[in-house]
Formats: sequence, structure tokens, C-alpha cells
Amino acid sequence: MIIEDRLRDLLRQAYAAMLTSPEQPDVVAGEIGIETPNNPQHGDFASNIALQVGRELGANPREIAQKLVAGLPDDPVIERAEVAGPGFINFHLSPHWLHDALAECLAQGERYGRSDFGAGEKVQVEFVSANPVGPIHIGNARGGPFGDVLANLLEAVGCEVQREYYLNDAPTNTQLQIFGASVQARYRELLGEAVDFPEEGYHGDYVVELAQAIVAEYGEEYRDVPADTDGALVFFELVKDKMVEQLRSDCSALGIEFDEWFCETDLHEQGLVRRQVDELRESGAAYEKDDATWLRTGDFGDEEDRVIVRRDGAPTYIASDIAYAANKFYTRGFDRVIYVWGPDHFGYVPRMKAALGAMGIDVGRAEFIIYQTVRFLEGGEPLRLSKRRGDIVTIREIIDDIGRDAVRFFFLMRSVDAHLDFDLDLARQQSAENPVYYVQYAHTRLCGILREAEQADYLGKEEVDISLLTHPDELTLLRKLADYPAEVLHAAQQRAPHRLPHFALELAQTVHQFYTNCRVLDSGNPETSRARLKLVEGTRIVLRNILGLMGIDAPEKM
RNA sequence: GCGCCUGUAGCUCAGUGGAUGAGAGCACCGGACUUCGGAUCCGGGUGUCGGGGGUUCGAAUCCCUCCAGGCGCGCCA
Repeated sequence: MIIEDRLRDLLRQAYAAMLTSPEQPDVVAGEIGIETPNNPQHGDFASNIALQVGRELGANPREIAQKLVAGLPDDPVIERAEVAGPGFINFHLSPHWLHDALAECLAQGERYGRSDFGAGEKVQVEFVSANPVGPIHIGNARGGPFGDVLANLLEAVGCEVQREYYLNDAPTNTQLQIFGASVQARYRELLGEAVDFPEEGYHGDYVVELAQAIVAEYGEEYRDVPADTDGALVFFELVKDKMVEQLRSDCSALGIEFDEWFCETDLHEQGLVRRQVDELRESGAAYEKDDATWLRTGDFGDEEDRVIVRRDGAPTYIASDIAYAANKFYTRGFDRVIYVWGPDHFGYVPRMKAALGAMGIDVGRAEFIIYQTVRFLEGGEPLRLSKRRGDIVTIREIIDDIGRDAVRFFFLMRSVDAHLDFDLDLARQQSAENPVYYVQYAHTRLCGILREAEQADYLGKEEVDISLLTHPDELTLLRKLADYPAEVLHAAQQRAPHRLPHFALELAQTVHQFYTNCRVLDSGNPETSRARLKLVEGTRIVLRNILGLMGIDAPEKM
């Protein structure tokens, strides 16, 4: 049990004992606020419970706090509890709880920080899902590390997680048609024809390279393919496998491996899109107007109704997404589905929620996380990125430049709600002075101590007394280790992977301070050395665990 | 026009109801080690928390309003 819950439990008991009449409000233990005070003089933990219930009870918060403190059950972990300020209860704990936390960390090893809060909930995280029309680039990469680490966090708190990439490879996808037409145009150019490049076409050099590959393999075989939609799709089919392989390998380079690559085409080929549309018509959720089929999303919170089958008979993107959602929730039975989308999908959320509502799916089981724009700066100037214009900066280039760990760290550090300025000059310049190295170096240093200790056989067979750890820097470090499990839980609950790099930096800082001020290996003080080695071991576990959650290496040597 | 995100130190960003301390990294200045890796540590901050109003015992945090930047609003995805 983490310490906060232990304190909550004590407070709940004290509160129950304090109540004199049944109509007074009950307090749920989970809702009792426990926090770490900014000012260390205010104790190790503080609760504002008395201030919270004071209003409801119409009583003086300080008096309530006094009664609660008086009614606290005995617990050896509490050195003293006192009322402060307008009615805070400050807990000053015995350092034993920190030593207990270290013992628990050592016992649990790589499991330390994990919990069963998620209770086996079956969760799908769908992320990246970029169209197969080009490589992963700086604009659409952000969802990658975010989704991956969110999935790690949910796993860590006991959910059963699936990572999914939704591949929009259906022939009805207009983007694919334009892309295929672009390849075709380049192909014909290579064969010496004068062609009008599609107005909205993809201008990247990689499109030319794809066309060159077709020439190399098939020569002029595809010269007479008509320059229409069907023709464009012929060319898309020629390059599709390459595109998917590119996406897969780009994700892999980012350290992301999906459990499932789900093809939109399958939904169409299995007739699921048609079937869902028919079902919606039968239930009255969809209707015909202007030769198109409309979904009554307006009745479910969207601004207006939306077309799901176009006048030409082709289903729109949302029709596929309806079939896809049915597959997620009904066929595969996920309890919860998290969509991680780019900022361009923002306007799509209300209609997707409305569509779920029209399908009878509890909207509360779907979460939509929109990450904000990434601006790419070069020479201090923002660059507009467009796959179509071809001025893309691929994630490959960035990885080759500053390394995978740094790329992940940079993306993860910011909240998804915040716009992200990716300044490559700065990233390059900082790559030697990068925050990620600060964290990794802390791990490396600890490994160095452990290597040295092993050679000198410091631990021996003696019983180790970790209660010897009382130096301020030791206590600070112990506190950080003790805080780790709650940090993981909060990061998962708040869907806030960016908390991890921040916590890791704080932890690394306490490690470096400890390292500087507390000599571990000292043959003159074998008992202290042994206790400190236990602390080093525990700290190394936590560093490795948190870096693992972030998908970043924890090197033993650098 | 409507909707959403953002606005915190020179720069990039955490903190999103708590306390007479609003923090970190970078940058800049000055210090520290004969032993575990100096990719380290220590010291140096007069910030209108975008402006204004409100709610509250308490607001960077919640509400209203205004300003600024970004993004979205298709029978594209």
C-alpha cells in the first residue's frame, strides 16, 4: 500500500469516529486530499480534509482538524500530526517509512511502480495512423512516443493494453488517390512525357524515387494506364507495400512496435462498412437526402448531420470509422478505446462522439486525445510542413541527427496540450548537453558503483541495516524512490506521459547530489557502505524502470 | 464568424484550488574534487503567472470578459 493511501485510511477512521450524527456527510477515503507540502517545515505530507468538510459541516476547519488529529489511530509511521494554517493537518513521518519503501523497491525490482489499479481493463490505444502516403515526419510523429508511453503507463497500472495502427488504405480514400496520381505523374515524366502534375499532388522527392523504382522494375509496362482515379489506384497498389514497410520501419526506429496494423480495406472487403450503414438506416439514425446518406449526428451533440455515403455511392471516412468502432467495441470487445489524433482531426471529435452515440456505444468508453501542433524551427523561423509540397523533415533525419532517445525525450517532455517548438539547431546543440543524458548518466554512475562494489566484495554476507540511511541527501533520494509508484499512477490516470521525464530529471538530480555528498564505498565504514549500496541498488531499479516506461535506454556505460 | 489549445524568468517549458518560497532546464557570471565516471556538484532571479472583473478562508489554477498566437470548421482524411 502506498503511503498516501495509508494516511487516507487513518484519516477516514478518525473522521468516522468524529461523527456524532448519521446525517453528517460521509467521507470517501479515496477523495481525501493528501499532498506533499512545498515547504518542508509543513511536514512530509499534508491533508486539507478539514478545510474541505468544514464548509459542508458548517464548522470551523481548525476545530475539525483538531478533532481529527486527536482521533487518529496509532500508527508507528506517524511521528506527529499537527494542525496548521487555516486547518491543514501536517504529517511528520518517521524515516522508517522511507526505509520500508526502499525495502519494498528492492523486493519488487522491475515490478516496483506497477500496480493493479487498472484491474485488467482491456484498453486499446490507437495512435500515429498516418496515411500511407509518405514517411513519418516531424509533424505527425508526436503521437508516436506519446501513444507508446501512454500504453506503457496503462500496462504499468494493470490494464491489458493493445497498441494499434489504423492503416487508411481503402481505395475510397481521396488522399490515396491523389498520392497514386502523383506517383503516376512522376512515372510518366520519367518516361519522357509532359504531364500536368496533380494540383494537390505530393511533391516530395520520395515520390520521384518511388516512380524510379517502378521504371526500374517494370519499364514502360504501366505507360498506358489511364490518368484517372482507377489509374491512380493502380499506382498506389504498386507502391503500397513499400509505404507500409516505410511506416513500420519509421515507427520501429522510434522504438515503437504495434500489436496490430489494422487495414481499413478489411472493413470494406468484409462488408462491414455497408452493414453498419444499413443498420444505421434501419434504426433511423441515418437517412437519405440529396442522393446521399446522412447520419443524425446533430441529434447527438454534433453541430449538424454528416454525410456517410456520398452521392457517388462511396462511403466517407466516417462510415469507415463507424465500422471500425463497431469492430473495436463489439467484435474485439475493448472496454476502453483511446484515439490519439493530430490537431487536424480536432473538428472530427464531436462527430465521432455523435456517431458512437448513434450506434448506441457509451461515449464514456472512448477517449480522444488531440496533441497540439509541432512547429519546426530552423534559424529561428517556423517552417510550414506539408507532405504535399514536399518540404517535409522526416523523423529519420532527426533520429539520425540527435538519436532516438533524445527524440523521444524531447517529444515526451511537453504536455500534449502544449504546442511544441522543435528547434533542430537547439536539439543538435543540446545533444551533448541533453536532459536525457543527465538522466542516463545518473544511471551509469550508479552502475559504476555497483560494479566496483562487486569486485571489492563489499556486500559480503552481513545483514544490512538500511536504517543507517539518515543523511539529508540519502533521505531526499529515499523520498524520491518512495514517491515513484504514486507518480506512475498519476501519470497514467491523467494520461500525462510528460510527467515521467520531469520526474526522471528530478530523480537524476537527487542522485547526482547524493553521489557528490555521500561516499558509498568506504572500507573504513563497511556498515554505512552496505546500507548505501542498498540505496544505490534501489535507485538504479527506479531509474531503469522509469526509463523503461519512456522507452529510453538505461545504459550501464556511456 | 463559430469552436478548441496556448499565453508563467532572456529562451524552451513544468506547476491547473492550497500555506509568509511560483519552479526546472538552457543561456550568463562566480566557485568546488588527491579515492565510487566532472556528461557532476554549489552559489547567483525586482516574474504585472497576457489585461481586467468575479467566486473562495485561499486563485497561476475555477467562472466571465477582453487581447495575442496557433489549429480546426468538406459529399477530404
